[in-house]
Amino acid sequence: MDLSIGALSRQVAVKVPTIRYYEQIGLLPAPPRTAGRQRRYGAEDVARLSFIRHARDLGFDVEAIRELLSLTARPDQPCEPADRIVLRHLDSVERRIAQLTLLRSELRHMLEDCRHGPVRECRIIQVLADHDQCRHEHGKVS
Amino acid sequence: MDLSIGALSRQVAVKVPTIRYYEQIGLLPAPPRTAGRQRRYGAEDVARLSFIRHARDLGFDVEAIRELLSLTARPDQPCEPADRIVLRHLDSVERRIAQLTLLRSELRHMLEDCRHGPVRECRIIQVLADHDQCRHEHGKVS
DNA sequence: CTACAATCTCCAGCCACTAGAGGTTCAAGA
DNA sequence: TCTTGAACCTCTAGTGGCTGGAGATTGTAG
Repeated sequence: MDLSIGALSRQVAVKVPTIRYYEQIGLLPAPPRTAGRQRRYGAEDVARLSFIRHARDLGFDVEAIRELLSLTARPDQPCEPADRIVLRHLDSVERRIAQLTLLRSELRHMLEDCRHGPVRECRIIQVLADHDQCRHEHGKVS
Repeated sequence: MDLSIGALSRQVAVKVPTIRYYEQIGLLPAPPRTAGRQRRYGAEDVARLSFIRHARDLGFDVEAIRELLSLTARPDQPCEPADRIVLRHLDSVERRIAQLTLLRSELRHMLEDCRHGPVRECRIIQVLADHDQCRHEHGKVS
């Protein structure tokens, strides 16, 4: 176990610049270097980076991952904080799904209403120009 | 009709810096100015900015809005391009909903499995540390 | 020993804003 | 007419989470 950054990248499926970025923001510790200043990683780095990648895949932001990682360093403490972090994230995912579901129905209605004539008669354009014609209100989607 | 940027902002519910930003990126035309170089807007600007805001609320990106706006300038042309833009957006919304729905179920399972003991035994942490323990595969969520 | 792939650092760009500094102008009230 | 202060101006930098490129250096296989 003495991986170059490229080998680590292939092993964990995280791009090389992303690994350097994680080091820069303090998610990954700065590894030892060769005489020529190239990074060399060990098994712990593989585990930590995998953890980070899985958490990112699940949509956790860097701050949440930082907190989750700090929990793994204290295995005797209760895991409620982890619970809270996941719950918070689940909440935001659910809110996002609700928004997007509303959005989807608006978009579908727009497509249904479209008469496929000239732009002048296009309901899509009309709805955008005068929002009150649309069926539902909804918040910003970001 | 001769609105200051602040009046336009209140009328359309778009923040002042955002209006200037839209001008900068060419979504809004540069309006006439007073002798003291302050912007003054007319009814056309209200309509155009409303259009932009509604489209943004529906999650269209700036490029799509640019295309939609250019269609409104040619009311005799067919509206198929608008159709295509909406369809493309609907597609991406649906893909996003599918991703997030998968994600939601993963997060729910994580919470169900949590034993509320010490971190050492926490399934949440374990799943993150060793992703193969999780029930489903899923793509990146962004 | 020579290629050349991989690595290094540093900087810029992505999206769609948002915030702040530091200065100027407008409009209402005295 | 003058004063005040809210609103406006430009310019720059920051957000999150990377991603890509330039130009220089290092590691390694043949």
